[in-house]
Amino acid sequence: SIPFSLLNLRIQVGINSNRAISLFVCFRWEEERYTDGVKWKFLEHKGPVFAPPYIPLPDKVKFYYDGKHMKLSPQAEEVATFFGKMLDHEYTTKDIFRKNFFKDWRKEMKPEEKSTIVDLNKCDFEEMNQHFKDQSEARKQMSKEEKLKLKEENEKLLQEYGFCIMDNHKERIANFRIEPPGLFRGRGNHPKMGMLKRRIRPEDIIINCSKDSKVPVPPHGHKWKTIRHDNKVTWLVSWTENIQGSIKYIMLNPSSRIKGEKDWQKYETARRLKKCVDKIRAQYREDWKSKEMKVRQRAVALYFIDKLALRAGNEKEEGETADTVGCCSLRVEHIKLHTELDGQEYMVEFDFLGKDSIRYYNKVPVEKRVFKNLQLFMENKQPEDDLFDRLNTSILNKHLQELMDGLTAKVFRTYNASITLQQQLKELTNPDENVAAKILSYNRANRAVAILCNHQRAPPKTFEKSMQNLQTKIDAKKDQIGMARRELKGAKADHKVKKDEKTRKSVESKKKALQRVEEQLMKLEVQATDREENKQIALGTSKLNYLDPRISIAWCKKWDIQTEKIYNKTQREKFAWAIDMADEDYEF
DNA sequence: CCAGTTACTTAGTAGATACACC
DNA sequence: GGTGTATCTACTAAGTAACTGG
Repeated sequence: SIPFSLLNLRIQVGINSNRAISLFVCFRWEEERYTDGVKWKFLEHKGPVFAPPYIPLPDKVKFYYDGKHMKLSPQAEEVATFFGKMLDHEYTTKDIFRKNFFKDWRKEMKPEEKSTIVDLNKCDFEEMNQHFKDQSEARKQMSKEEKLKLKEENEKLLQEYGFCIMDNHKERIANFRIEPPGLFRGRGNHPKMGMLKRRIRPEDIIINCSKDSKVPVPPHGHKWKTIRHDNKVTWLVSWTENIQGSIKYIMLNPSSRIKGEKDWQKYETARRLKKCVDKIRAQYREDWKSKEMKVRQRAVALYFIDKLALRAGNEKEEGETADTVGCCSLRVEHIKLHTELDGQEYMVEFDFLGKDSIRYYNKVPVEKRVFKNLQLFMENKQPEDDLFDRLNTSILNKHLQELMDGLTAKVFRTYNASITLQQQLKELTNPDENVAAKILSYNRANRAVAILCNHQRAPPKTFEKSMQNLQTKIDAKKDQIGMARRELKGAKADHKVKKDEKTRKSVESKKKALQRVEEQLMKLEVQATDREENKQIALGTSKLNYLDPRISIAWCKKWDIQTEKIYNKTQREKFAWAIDMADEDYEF
């Protein structure tokens, strides 16, 4: 096995033969795997970085209750600042947020404060809010030297705490800072929004590292909760968060061996699905006719997961989280059946909130048999009843496991996303077009996947304006082209008369100038199309989590496009394994 | 089969930074 | 050189899925 650092060195010194590199890299990525779930043999790190302690407000920043100034105790004041900071945010207008915040805030108050402050509506956080605005303004106005100093301090912290040693490799840690205290910002209609996320102390922290490593030292006067040496897990640090009682972890960066290998494995599983997906599809179609209700439900759910790339849909504890669903947890109220709609037969209209409370809305034609089954599943049910009442993710995944080793519901999403990218790239790439146009095609292929997976984003606040600006530029460019054309024409006429070297050269240069502006216009127009089509669609999520990077690398190699054009630095680091592995004939 | 626990991936967004343009 | 905008990064919430023990 070859240490990662050595591999880096070889690449940095610039060995250009692809073959040499991939031979080399095979060793790294196909380095011996541990058995029995062992993830590492040696792990050493410096532990987490804690949130900076609370700095009390200067005396001039006042809090008013019912119009009267009130000096808050430090604990109460800290929690108050969390709210004060957020005054401009929509959250602070929401009843649940306000209610949860107030309840938790009161818990931090001294008895006198508690007896005085009984109504949030009488609290005036305005000066706090202004104070923090001033602070952030001051930060922006800092001198170059001050900014540089801050940057250097940050870098020092990163160098000290941001890396660990795992089995001979120095690896980057993803999140070495402990989450600071604040108000919980759940997504969508979350019943716990506004609750106080408490400050994490060393006494809450579990450290995981190897026995023979230098164990991280807790801050002076403190102790860790526990120190573990569990090499069957990948995390370095964990603690239990107080809102949902779930565990939070510090883990490695996506560029690390441990994450890279797992990612690679994920796509290999999806490729194995590719080999047997036809059989599985035939099977679930057969199961639509099953005598057993459970089997039919399983088969229809799987059909949705496969066709629409829906998530599995685990059960959730009611009242603990926002009301969102996936495939197995769909309720009757989330679909409408139309025997005929938009001129098509057997249409299903989906409308539900999925992960992160992102709305999934889609009208899809389905097979008659699926339609009839859905009617059957919905019979005698209330809107709030489960559509698939005999099914859950555990049943579904057990079934899938029997169809293929390692198969679970989410593999379908990975498989369908990657295969779609590959198909779309084949279809959309025009060999005759230039690089900019090819990249537009790439983005369009990427977009097709994002649409399939329903990856949305809030349209940028400045979208309309930036679109307008781009249009202005396009118009200006068109004027320029007109001008360049006229100049070329003039030069040509001149040359016709004079027929000398000077005028010939002038024609040449005018030609080039015209070509240049025409290309610039092309680029701008492509950019405009791309941006318009991308308004509400987030490409990043699929690019990072669903698309086998080897497909993209192969595409780049095939069309002689630099990897940098489609992957930025972080993405190239994450996909280092693929960049090293894939050649232009790679097929998913 | 069920509920509870744990570990890990996937997700959108806020704020920082880089970049283009005047 | 300053400003507005696009892009990147960090952050952390919200999923999936395995496992455990009754």
